[in-house]
Parts: sequence; C-alpha cells; structure tokens
Amino acid sequence: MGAKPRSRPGGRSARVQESVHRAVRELEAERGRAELTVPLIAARAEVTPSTIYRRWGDLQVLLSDVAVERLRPEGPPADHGSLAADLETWAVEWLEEMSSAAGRDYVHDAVAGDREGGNAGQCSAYAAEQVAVLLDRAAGRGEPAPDVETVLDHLVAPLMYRILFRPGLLDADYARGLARRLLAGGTTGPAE
Amino acid sequence: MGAKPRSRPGGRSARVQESVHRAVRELEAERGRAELTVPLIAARAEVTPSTIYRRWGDLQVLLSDVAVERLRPEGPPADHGSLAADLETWAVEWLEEMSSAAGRDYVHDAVAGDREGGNAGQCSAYAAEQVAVLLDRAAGRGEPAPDVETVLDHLVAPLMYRILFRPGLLDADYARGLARRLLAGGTTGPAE
DNA sequence: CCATCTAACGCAAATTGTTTGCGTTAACGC
DNA sequence: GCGTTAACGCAAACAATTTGCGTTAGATGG
Repeated sequence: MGAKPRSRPGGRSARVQESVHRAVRELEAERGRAELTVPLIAARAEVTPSTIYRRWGDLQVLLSDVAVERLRPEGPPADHGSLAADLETWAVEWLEEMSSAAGRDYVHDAVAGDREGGNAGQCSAYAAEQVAVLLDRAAGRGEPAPDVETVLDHLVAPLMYRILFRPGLLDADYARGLARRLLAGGTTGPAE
Repeated sequence: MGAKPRSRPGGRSARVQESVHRAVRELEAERGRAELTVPLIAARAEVTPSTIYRRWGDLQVLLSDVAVERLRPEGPPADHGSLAADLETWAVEWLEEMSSAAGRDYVHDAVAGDREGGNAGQCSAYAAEQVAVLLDRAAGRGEPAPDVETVLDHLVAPLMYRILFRPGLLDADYARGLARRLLAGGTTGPAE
C-alpha cells in the first residue's frame, strides 16, 4: 500500500499528445488561430473532444502548452568572441523572435492559458538557460560578467514588458542599448 | 456624406456597462472566478447574454476590462520628502498590490483577454502616470531624477516580469533594491 | 511470458454556452 | 419634436462542453 503509480506518460498518451499538438500547429497554419476549436482539433488529431477536455481542461491551456513548445530555443546562442557582442546579438535576435506577430501570439497564449505560471516559468527558464551559456562563456574567457538574475531583470524583463504592455516601442537599437548599458553599468556582481 | 457618428457612449449603454461590470465584481466575490460564465453574469446584470457577447465578444475580454478598472490607482502616490523614499515606497506598495493573489489574477486577466494590447497598455500607462508624479516632484525639489522610461524599464518591468513569469521570487526587499540601484546607478538621463 | 490492475481513451447522451435573425427601444443630431 | 440608427431583448438554431459508462492498452508483479 505504498505510493502508487499516479501517471502513465508512456506509449499511447505520448502519441495522443503528439498528435493533438501537431493538429494545433497544422490547423493554425491552415485556418488561423481564430478558427481553432477543440472539436476541430480533435477531429484532425483523430481523437475525441472529451480526450482533449479531460487532459487539458480547455482550449487555452492546450494552446499555452503548444506555444511554450514553439518558444523553446533551437540551439545554443552563437559565439561572437566577446560578452558584449554575444549579449547584444542574442538580445536583438531574441527580441526579433518574440516581438514578431507570431512570437507575440505565442507569448500571449503561453501566459494566457496558464493560471499557475508553470508554462510562463518555462519560458523564463529558456531565456535564463541561454543567458547562462553566454555568461559561462565569458567567465571562461576571463571577462567580468553580471549575474543571470541581473540580465533577466535589466535586459529580458524590459523587453518582455514592452512586448506585453507597450507594443510599438521596440526595435533592435533599444535591445542593443539595454545590453550595452547593462555591461557598462558596472553591475557585474549579484544584486546585493 | 461626411464622417458619421459611429458610437453611442451615453445613457443606456453606460448603464448596461456599469451593471455588467458590477455583476462581474459581485459574482467573483460570491462564487469565485472559476464559476463565472456569461449567462450567469447576464442574469445578475439583468441583461441578455447576447448583449454581452455583442459588446465584449467573450468572457475573457469582459474580464480583462473589469480587471483593468480594478488596477487603476486610487490616488497620487504619497510624498516622503525625497525621491529615494518616494520611489522605494511606491515600488514596495505597487508590488504588494500586484503580486497579491488578487492582483496577480487581475494582471493575468488584463493581458489574457486583450490580444491587441489596449488594456495592457492602460496598465502600463497607470504606472507611468504614478512614476511621473514622483519624478516631477523630485524635479521641483531640484533633485536629479531619471526618465520615466528608465524607471519603467528597470523598476516596473523587472517586477512585472517576475509576477508573470517567475512567481515566488518576489518580496519588498527586492523591490527596494531595484529602486535603490536605479537611483545610485547614475542613470539619471535619457537612454542614450 | 502471462495475469492483473487501472489511467487514459472512445462513444453518445445530456447539458450548457454561443450565435444569429428580427423586432423594439432609446440616444443622438437636426 | 422628428427621424435615424446603435444598442438592446427575445427566442430559435447552432456549437461547444460535460458526464456516465464501457473499452483499451501501459504498467506492474508473479
């Protein structure tokens, strides 16, 4: 009577999830997100609607899961020889991806269908992971480098804040400026 | 054949909006937000569901409108005699409000039901307005003061980012530290 | 390898939410 | 006032969601 198996992630469940996620991606591309409904997705995925409702609860939660998957970085950020170049380039590219029409939709979906914050947390973790690579690389070169926390606070956060709360105030120069001031500011250590 | 009147904000429309918004607030308090449905709200507001659907589109948009209303600041921020004290106190209090269980729900609703960004923009405008008061006051005293933009980027944005993307990493000391470093950092002018 | 257990699924009926057409009301401009 | 029409009420048509129950197929232990 010990702890009993409470989940069953293997085989069929995994196939259903994959099939449903793929159906969402395909239908979004074909019909646009305004047309997406649970019954429509279920039909494409060859699954009954009740399966989707039981696993995800509702459409928003499903879209949130799919969005987070699409926001996962493809690979490690490029190496440009110095932290300044690495961070500026990464910031500009990250912003481009996130502030595009598609990127903004994914970010929006990711937070909208996620009351507990797990998916949003995953998005932040992706960014933190990429930043950590840049900072470790700088440390390997002997360059002084700020905290991951500091970069999230003063580079990622301002960019994301504008994406969500102040659309239309974003360009590559702004991202570069944030990166540059972050490194120039002498904020090279932990917060306090 | 000139520009024709395309809206009718007066009298009845205003009464319906007020009644519906109040119904949302009451029912949320009584039954909790998970129980909220358009038909339920319509019944309480003594309005037909189709009225709500035609005006707001769906429940999320309505909840977004109500949430933004609740996030409106009550009055001007308190005066503590110096920019440092004003900004630190304002940051701590703003964070307290926004990171509480209710505050987080309102922020979440505000952005979730708002694909165009108008309501989210209003939230940011509220913060900008409050910050501007503090900075004007500082200027009146002859104190050096940063930009509103700088405060949004390096104080409001990091706080909001953690509220949405990294729940559980927030306290008053963190807010105070951001405010303090912002003023100490010498970032007293515009971005570039 | 086979037997057993049960989480996850399929199906279909019941429920509930959403859309829509059409007639009515009342805010706005003249 | 008087006409115009945006916004609303009503109810029928439509679509989505929930739910009970039987079935399937991973997982577990012998």
